[in-house]
Amino acid sequence: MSEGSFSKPRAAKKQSVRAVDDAEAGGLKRTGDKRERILRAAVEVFARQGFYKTRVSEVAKAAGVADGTIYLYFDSKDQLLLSLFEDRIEKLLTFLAKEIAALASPEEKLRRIIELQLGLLDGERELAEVVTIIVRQSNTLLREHAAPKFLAYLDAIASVVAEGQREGTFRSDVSPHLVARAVFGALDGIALTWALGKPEVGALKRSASQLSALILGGIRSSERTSP
Amino acid sequence: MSEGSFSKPRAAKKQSVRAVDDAEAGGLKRTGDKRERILRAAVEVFARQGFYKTRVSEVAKAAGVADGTIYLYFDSKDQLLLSLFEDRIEKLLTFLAKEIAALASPEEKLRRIIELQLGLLDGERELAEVVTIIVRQSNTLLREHAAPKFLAYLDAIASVVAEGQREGTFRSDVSPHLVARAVFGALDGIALTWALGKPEVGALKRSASQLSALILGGIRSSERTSP
Amino acid sequence: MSEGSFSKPRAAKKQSVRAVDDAEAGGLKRTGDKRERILRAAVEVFARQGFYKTRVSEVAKAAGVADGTIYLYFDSKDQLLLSLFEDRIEKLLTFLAKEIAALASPEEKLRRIIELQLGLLDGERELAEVVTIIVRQSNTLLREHAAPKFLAYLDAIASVVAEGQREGTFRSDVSPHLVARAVFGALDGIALTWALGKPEVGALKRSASQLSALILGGIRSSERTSP
Amino acid sequence: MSEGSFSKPRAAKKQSVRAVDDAEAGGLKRTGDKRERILRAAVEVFARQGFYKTRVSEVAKAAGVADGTIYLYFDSKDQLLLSLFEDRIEKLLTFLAKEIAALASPEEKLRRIIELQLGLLDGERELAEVVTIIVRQSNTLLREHAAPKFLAYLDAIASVVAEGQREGTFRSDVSPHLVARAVFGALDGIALTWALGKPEVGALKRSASQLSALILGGIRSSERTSP
DNA sequence: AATGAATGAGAATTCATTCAT
DNA sequence: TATGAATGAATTCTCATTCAT
Repeated sequence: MSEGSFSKPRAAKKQSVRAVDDAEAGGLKRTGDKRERILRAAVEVFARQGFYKTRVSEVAKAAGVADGTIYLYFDSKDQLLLSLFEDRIEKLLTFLAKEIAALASPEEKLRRIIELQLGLLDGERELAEVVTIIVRQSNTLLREHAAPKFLAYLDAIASVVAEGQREGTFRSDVSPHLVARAVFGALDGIALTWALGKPEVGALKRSASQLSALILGGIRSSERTSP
Repeated sequence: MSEGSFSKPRAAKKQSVRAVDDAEAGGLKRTGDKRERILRAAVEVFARQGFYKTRVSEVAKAAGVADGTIYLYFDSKDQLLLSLFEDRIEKLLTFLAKEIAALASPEEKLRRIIELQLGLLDGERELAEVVTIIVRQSNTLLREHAAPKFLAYLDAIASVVAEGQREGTFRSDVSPHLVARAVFGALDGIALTWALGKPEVGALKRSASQLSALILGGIRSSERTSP
Repeated sequence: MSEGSFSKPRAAKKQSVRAVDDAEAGGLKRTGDKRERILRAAVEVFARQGFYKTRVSEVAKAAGVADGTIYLYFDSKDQLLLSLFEDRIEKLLTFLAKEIAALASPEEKLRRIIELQLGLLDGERELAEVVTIIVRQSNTLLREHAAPKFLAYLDAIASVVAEGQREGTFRSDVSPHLVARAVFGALDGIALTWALGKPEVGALKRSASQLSALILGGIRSSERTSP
Repeated sequence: MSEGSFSKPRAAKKQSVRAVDDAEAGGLKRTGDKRERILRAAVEVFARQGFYKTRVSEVAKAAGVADGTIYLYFDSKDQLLLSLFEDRIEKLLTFLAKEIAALASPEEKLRRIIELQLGLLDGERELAEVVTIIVRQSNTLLREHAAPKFLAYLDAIASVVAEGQREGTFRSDVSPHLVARAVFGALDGIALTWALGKPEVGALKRSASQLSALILGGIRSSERTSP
């Protein structure tokens, strides 16, 4: 279920001039700007047209830079996608950790995760978009490069499930990882069909609460539901 | 979340030489063979390498035909993918209807759907593969061409949910379509991560039963679980 | 001004089964039929679409035979064009000779030639078409293969001019061959622009008489025009 | 007599990078160079091998650019031919207008047109070549795209004829447009046969004067020739 | 002889990537 | 750094020709 080997760049002689984000570095902050602008443009265009149907020049145009400029920040189109994914999922994980830490019960946490992945948390929609979108673009990328980070995200969900199981709130006859995958899949599926249809503003929010009920209903240990 | 516009076939000038399957016809069974052979090769190769990373010549080779032969049966590479999807999901729907009709309770039906989509029903793995694989290859395909068929599949699941709700077996505070989407997503997610790792034979089967428990647990109306 | 080397047939192993027309042979006369049918179809389709834009299969369809059948009568698409040209110009020359012989004055003869090439002589339009059309299709064909026959046609015209010059009817300060070429070109040009516009039935006929006047005016020796 | 439908450029998405000729601009004269270089190479190669027998890569090589570069300036091979025609015939018309304006009598003008089309005017041979060559390459081009420009050229000739008729120098019983077509055809025919044989330097010049005599003889009003 | 499905060489075109400015 | 014109490898698709039936 994957794309075999990634296309070899004709000559990877020139590593990204700035692989790391020296963005916050004081001074001009011009360059960090540009890398970010390109990434932002990339999410948007990849989301709309798909990775393969998107030309590098289209990303450049959307970012307001010259085609060649993209290669000053990323080694190849493939690397751009990969960087995009890594950069964003990193932030997603960080954000998730912070959000989750503040909450007491596993139920609350799971609910929050659902909201987060559905892009319902204010100002963080882009983070959500990337997971849902990018995962669909290149299985190889996922398999060969991004899987670890992706699995870390799943792990974060699984931890919450395991926590609930230890507490006795969640049923113990299901594998936390399985739940994590199923939850991710369900969320992804919702986002997908939502995207396939015409986006109704309220709909996604409504879906989120129903989905929470459904998932929590499914995972809640029965002792608790039948007092 | 889509790939812009799909290239329109130059107007089906050359309609598939043998669109119909006179396969079951006794005797030589020469005809229809080739179209089917190409489709089968295509699933396999697309699944392994992804649609975009697959060269038409690779499909041809896998099918044991000349490159040009593919164009006798399909108008373009895009059309090949589309035909693949339509052909298979059609069969999946037919098969699903038959399987489902034989079962009494909505619970049983949902369980069966889960097994079917996970490719656990004997000899029907290919049907399952296509949905899971193809849906990931081209969002445009999905959005612009295959969505109706795909939605028909979701509808089939939703109907079972609605039936359960009418019966009182399933909780009524969730939209059947939402459930259908979530179920599809969950199954798809399982299949994906299963595919991303190294396929353990028993694992998927085990996942299926846990997933059934989880989903049925989530959807079952609480009156029933708490007597 | 030509197309260099003609494309080599992948394997000319199989010479035309019936290169010669055994058409008139009594009996079934089936085969001669077919060759002729193909030739006729070819003129028509080449005329409409041009040699290069015409698929062999289109000629086959127009002729009501299978694609492969064409190769039983002609070695290649190029050969088909060549045969077409040779066959028709041969007939044109024969026809011309007969028509011309019956006429007394060079003037009359020239007039007849004009009518003939413009396709105005009853039932012989096709002969005319071929010269005008085919000459435009492939300069190489013309240069390397058909030129001799084409030149024979020009020669026929030149002879009439020379005859007029000997008689004193035509001016002697121009080369008969030059006249022949110019006359051919003028006729061809008329036919071309006529074809470029929307064919008005009467127009070509009217053109023919004006053209005769013009050409004869140009070539007539002045002693004769100024009494 | 034409090649069916010409393929439409995918919508000029990439307009010629440098459509305009800033060639005359002093300094490096780097720009504009390339488009012109490609056009020049194209005339030469198309003339030698014919449009259909010429590979885009051959034009590229002759122009000393990469294959892809051609597509920066022209949308397709067909468009290249079209641009070539339009560009050149435009110049031919301009040049013709200037030449003609300087001459007093219609006779002189016609003579000049003959010389021009035969490529006898110094340094303007290329202009002449294009008309003669290109017109033969693609009837469709002519019919569907270039006809208007081509007809403008014929109109220019026709005007001179009409002028002569008004003056009484030329006979009035022939349509100026017919004459224009015939003259064009005659010139074209001469050029063709001249090209078919082995180019003798003096021959074309000699032909031109004979042709002038012939044509002027044909068109001159008889009152004038017979005092 | 006739058929037409199959073949596969060949060609136009695209687009990621480079590099001179 | 930034640019974007130029590059040319790679890929889809076409169509003349073959050949098993």
